Amino acid sequence: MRIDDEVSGAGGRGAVAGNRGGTGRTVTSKDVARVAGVSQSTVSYVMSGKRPISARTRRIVEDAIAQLTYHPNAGARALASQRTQIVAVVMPFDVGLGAAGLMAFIEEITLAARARDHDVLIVTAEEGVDGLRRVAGRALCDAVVVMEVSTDDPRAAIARDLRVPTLFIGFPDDAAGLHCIDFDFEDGARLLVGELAGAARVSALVWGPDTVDRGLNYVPRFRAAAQEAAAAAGVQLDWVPLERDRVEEQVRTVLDGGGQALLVTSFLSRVVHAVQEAGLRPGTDLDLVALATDADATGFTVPLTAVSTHPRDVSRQAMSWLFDLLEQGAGPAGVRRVPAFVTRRSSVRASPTPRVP
Amino acid sequence: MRIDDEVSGAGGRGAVAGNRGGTGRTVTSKDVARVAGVSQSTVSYVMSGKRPISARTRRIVEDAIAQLTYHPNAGARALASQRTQIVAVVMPFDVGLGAAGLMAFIEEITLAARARDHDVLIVTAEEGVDGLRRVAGRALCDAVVVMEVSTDDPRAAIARDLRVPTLFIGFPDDAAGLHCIDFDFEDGARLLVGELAGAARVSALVWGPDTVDRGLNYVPRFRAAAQEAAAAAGVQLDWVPLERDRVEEQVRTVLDGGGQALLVTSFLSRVVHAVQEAGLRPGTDLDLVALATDADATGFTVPLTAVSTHPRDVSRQAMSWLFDLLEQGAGPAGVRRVPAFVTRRSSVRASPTPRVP
DNA sequence: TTGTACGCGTTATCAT
DNA sequence: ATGATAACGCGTACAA
Repeated sequence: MRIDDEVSGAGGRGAVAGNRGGTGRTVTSKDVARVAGVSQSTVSYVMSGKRPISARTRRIVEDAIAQLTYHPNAGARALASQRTQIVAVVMPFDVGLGAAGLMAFIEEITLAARARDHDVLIVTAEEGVDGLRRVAGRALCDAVVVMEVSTDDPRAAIARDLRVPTLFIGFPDDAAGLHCIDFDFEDGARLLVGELAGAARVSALVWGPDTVDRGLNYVPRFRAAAQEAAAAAGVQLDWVPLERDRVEEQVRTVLDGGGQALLVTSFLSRVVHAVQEAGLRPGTDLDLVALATDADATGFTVPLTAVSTHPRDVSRQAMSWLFDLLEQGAGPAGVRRVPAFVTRRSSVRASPTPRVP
Repeated sequence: MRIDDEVSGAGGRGAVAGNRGGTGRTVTSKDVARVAGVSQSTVSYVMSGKRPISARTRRIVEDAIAQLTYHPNAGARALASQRTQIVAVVMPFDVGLGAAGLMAFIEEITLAARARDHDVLIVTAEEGVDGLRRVAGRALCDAVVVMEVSTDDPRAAIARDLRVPTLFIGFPDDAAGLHCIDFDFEDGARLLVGELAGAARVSALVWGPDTVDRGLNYVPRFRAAAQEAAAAAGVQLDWVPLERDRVEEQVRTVLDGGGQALLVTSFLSRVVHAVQEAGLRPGTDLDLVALATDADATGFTVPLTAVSTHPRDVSRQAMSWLFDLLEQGAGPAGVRRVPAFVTRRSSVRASPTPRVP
């Protein structure tokens, strides 16, 4: 029933178990207190630093903690403190496409969370609104990040009533009262069109029905901005949604139609290959710019001028905001955009006309 | 201080909050009990079903639960029951390469977990052994899944002393006392070599230093089995570790050397393209088999005969085993292999010699 | 600077 | 079939 009052073996060694639950009782702060010869609350205060502790006491307690390899019990802590130290992340619906970018996202989120002693809980998009209600209702987490928000996302509505701060990656139509952040697709569109502003006509090879049907908010956002920028620059913009099974065919059609300036947001590698198959070389025979990660943009024989979506930047900023909310209490709601940048590589021939301010 | 004893508004409606923590106290089982006019413990038993409840009482309680949109508090539940209903998953080190397969893995794991009312917590590989100690020590989870195990994985050693069942995806050198599961790379190797058994010489274009240096256990496993199978079939096996920056060059060298039978495990798309660039067509001019997901194997103009790693199968089996451990107490340790299958497509010319039993 | 004591919301063991 | 009530392990107001 009791743990040795004295030092028992070398700290942390001595466990003999075999992969079982229940090897020699779990160590509690009370055990630490006993070994250290202080009260349980002192142990607690040593760990939290929420009260001044004499250097001597602190040392004794910390030694005891090390000796017993004490770890605070997450459940008990959550119950007492009303803090789980957990951030829930709601996944996108259709992974598989952007798996690489998504993993970067998750990595970054986990990193940011761990940096502040938080853990990350995965919630599938399939759980929908119930998922949100569940993790919030059960007090499984202190905050939620929702990825891949659609224009009419039902999760937006209920987020307003959640007991935990919720951060959306992407902008639903009605973002009032919500905290939303996303890559600045509008600015990205403007920049890309700007790179091709020398052309009379630009073909935008973009997200097809697959994406559009999911109501992903950035498609219309990107489109509107692109159209506007094209109009302002006096270039004609052809909007060509790429269909999974017809990409090569569509590219050929555009090329046959005399397409000299391509703006690509989807199926990049297939588009580039199709262009090359047609005997054309970006940067030599035509201009091609893309919305793509740096890795993707540089993965071809011709490095592409591109606006990168920098998934890591978005997640970093998202987490930074989230922890602000967590620490300072939910600040004012609003929409935040992560700036876009072009990297000029060699897939555009003419140096573009200077950007209009 | 108290919640309405009577029905208050339409169940679940009426919250007015704005994204804040603290909107109208959290609902507890005590509240449910009061509204239902029963004792708190009855509410608990209604939820757990661990004691017979009269139909009448059950209805009343369930109504109250619905009305108040009650959710049990995870922390309190974990504290009292010693069960967190959470499975921790330790990520691979270097994502980015197999991001797609990895996401499939995670999806499947999450699905399986949710099917049994568990959640999934992400742990980065970078946390190493401390990560394991932390999630187990803090009682953050009931079980752990460790992905991408290396031959001399330090996490294997400490897993034996963990208070929670731990499942390894992959086989460390010393698997004694551990629960390990993985795709049957040995059998996969045998099958692939078997498909090429007609050839006098087979070039194995395989994992390069990137992978080998990480001590991934399946590389030597695959190699040994492939060598053995080749020897038995009387074919010479050239082992060619692909280097990230020299893949195309290496493929050309092999082809120039008269390579007529290729066994590919890495950089598949680059290898296939290099072959095609050389004017050769798999299934017509040479034989090519691969270790690849079905999606990858069918992503080329010539569908490839391949052994699929079926990440989803592995994770499903892993989770099934894990929950067995969780429910029936840690069963006997051991190593489990998920069977390999070839899918014959059109990248091999001759129908292969029948497989030796 | 430190100790005492209560409460967090459940589960589960006694009773009845 | 149901109701009290004692843990569960920690945080923190209140005392000293």
